[in-house]
Amino acid sequence: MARSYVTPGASKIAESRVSISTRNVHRRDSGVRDVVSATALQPSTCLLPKVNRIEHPICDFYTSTMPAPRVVYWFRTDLRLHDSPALQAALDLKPECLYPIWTWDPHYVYRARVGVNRWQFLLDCQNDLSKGITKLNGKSKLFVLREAPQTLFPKLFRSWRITHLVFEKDTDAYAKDRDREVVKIAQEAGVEVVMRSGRTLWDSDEIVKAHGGKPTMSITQVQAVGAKLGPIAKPILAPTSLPDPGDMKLDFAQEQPGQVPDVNAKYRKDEERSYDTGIAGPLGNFSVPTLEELGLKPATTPHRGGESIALAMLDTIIANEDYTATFEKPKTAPTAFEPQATTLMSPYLHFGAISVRLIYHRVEEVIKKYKGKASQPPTSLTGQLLFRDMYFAAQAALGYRFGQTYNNDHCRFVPWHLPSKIDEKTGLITGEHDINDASAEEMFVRWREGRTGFPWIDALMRQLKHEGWIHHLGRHAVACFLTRGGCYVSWERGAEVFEEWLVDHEAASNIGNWQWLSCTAFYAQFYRCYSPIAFPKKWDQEGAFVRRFVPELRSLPAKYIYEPWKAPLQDQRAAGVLIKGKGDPEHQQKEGDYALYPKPMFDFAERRDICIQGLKKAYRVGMFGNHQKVLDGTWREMFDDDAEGPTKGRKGGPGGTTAEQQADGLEEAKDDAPVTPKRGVKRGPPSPKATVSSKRAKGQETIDGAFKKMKRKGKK
DNA sequence: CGGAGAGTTGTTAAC
DNA sequence: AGTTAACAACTCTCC
Repeated sequence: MARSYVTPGASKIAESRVSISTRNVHRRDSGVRDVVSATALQPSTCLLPKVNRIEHPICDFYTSTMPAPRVVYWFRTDLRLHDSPALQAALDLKPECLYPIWTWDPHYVYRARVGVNRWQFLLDCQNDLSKGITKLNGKSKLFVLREAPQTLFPKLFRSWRITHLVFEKDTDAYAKDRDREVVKIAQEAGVEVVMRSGRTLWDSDEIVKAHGGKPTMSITQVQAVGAKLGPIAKPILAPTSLPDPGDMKLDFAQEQPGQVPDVNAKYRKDEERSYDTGIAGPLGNFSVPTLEELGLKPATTPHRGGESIALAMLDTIIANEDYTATFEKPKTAPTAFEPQATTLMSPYLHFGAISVRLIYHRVEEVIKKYKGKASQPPTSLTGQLLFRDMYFAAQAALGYRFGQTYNNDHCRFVPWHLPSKIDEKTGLITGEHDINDASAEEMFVRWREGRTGFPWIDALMRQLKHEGWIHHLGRHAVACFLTRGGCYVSWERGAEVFEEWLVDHEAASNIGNWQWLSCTAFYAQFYRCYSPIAFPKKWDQEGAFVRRFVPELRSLPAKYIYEPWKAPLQDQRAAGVLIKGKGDPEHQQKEGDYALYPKPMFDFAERRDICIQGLKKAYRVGMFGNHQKVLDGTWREMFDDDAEGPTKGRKGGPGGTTAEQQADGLEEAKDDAPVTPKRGVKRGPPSPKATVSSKRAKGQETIDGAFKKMKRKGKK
């Protein structure tokens, strides 16, 4: 439930302020919030119940002698002015002054994986928001303060004589930790914190609470819990005016962060100067930083951020009523580009440049006109938003554990290649991985760089790297290929690459979808495996998408476009390309006049069979990330040597990592020598006899059976 | 016209 | 929001 944090030392004041917050909560929960202007609700008419004043006459004393609120509105994941419950709450305080600020958090600059395209999108959103603020008040804008909130706020509160800190609730694991710390700092400074949920359809914490404290693992669970919580709040109009900011003296020193480690160093061409020019930046005016200030290379994405672009895009989508009302995700082409087949609202949602509830209600209005002819969740547009809430609530319930297999009771344990290293003190993944198999590492790198030799996969990965966005089903294809449908590499590796490159990277959705595609959570039908040949053929017979993103293959006849290695040499020559090598960028990319495109890095059918056998085994073993054997490294006992992945021997490291070479390594080798083929030796497809058991893992049979029965029923 | 054979569509089961 | 093979049932083409 939305609530405000109050200063313990100011209980009388706190009481009156609690009622401010409670009033807002009632207004929201009763579903009659509707559109409220910034000044519509006057404190004198509806704020404090009369009884409060009679019983606590001292309140009047305090409220009349208290300085008028001086409010910091802290923008984070809500770079917009429309439909912001938190901004509304700030304005409801009727502040004397309002400082719209962004804190330039070194965690984001140096520690989180943020590629240059997402930087660009963020700066676009900030610039657009800043302009929007200035339109409402010529003296105001988005003031970017170059320091971590944890160290900045104590100084800022004092210097700017702040009484309130207001922000939208963030449910990401790191953000929760940061905000807990900031709330404590505010309490110590006597600053009241007002936090409002606004990022999702429903408050994710309330979803979790109403779901018995458990993560939501299916769309029907979200719908059931959502029904309990009541209707999705109607959007609030953007304010028509904003208070002035107060004085902004900086009579304190800036604390500069350490720049090491800088996980984004590879994107910088120059020195990173975010913090060198002081808290107010190079011009001393709290400007939105530039890519140059960050020392970053230019962005390559064609997608541009900002609330105004987002609202215009939404208008265009809604104007196409057929598209809006009959949208079915599985029927949108992942091969479509210019324009793409889906809405591309996701990056704007990520930065809060558009409100998810605005999209929801505008789509619902169109759907009403279509009566029975509109599409339904989960495939409809609103269904996509429900999935988003599902992942947010799952993350809210599990915290950091959601983002990893280790110690995650909702993530199935599979002995993937390249597992995450674990910090055994914190129980969290370190961001590094264990290269337990050189050939798996090579597969991973070739996948990441778009040179697997499968044009469909390579085209998608190149689009991802260059443009920062690919279609949802394209993400399915590359994610399945890296994990359970090809490379048998940990989903955590893929999630890291998406985190770095996607302009719409949303931790909750990214993690959730990687678990979905790797069949470790949310989804279990691992034999439903995307073919890098058959799947794109269904959508794009001519291969226009591949020709666009893999120009080496531009002139290849359509019949070879998804499997160029089958093209006779003379056809290859006629198309100006030779299919050979590994596409290693270290080596020449041309041979004479011919472009080079790599041979496929494996036989897909063979790898698919190996992966399915591996998943079958993992499902039969049935361990989750919190299993004692996963935690203590004895998980290997459960996997025989037929299983794909680092399963040799009896002992491993925690969470699927390779055990350090210790004395018992010798013993292991002895035990397994007679039956174990050498690691790295290419294996053929397993013979049916070699299969441990052909019995299908329980769950799967029933899920698929039930699905088919449902489908039949639906047809009748 | 009838029938062989090729080609298409739809269903199912299995991975 | 998977792929494939097998098979039945059907259409189409040709002689």
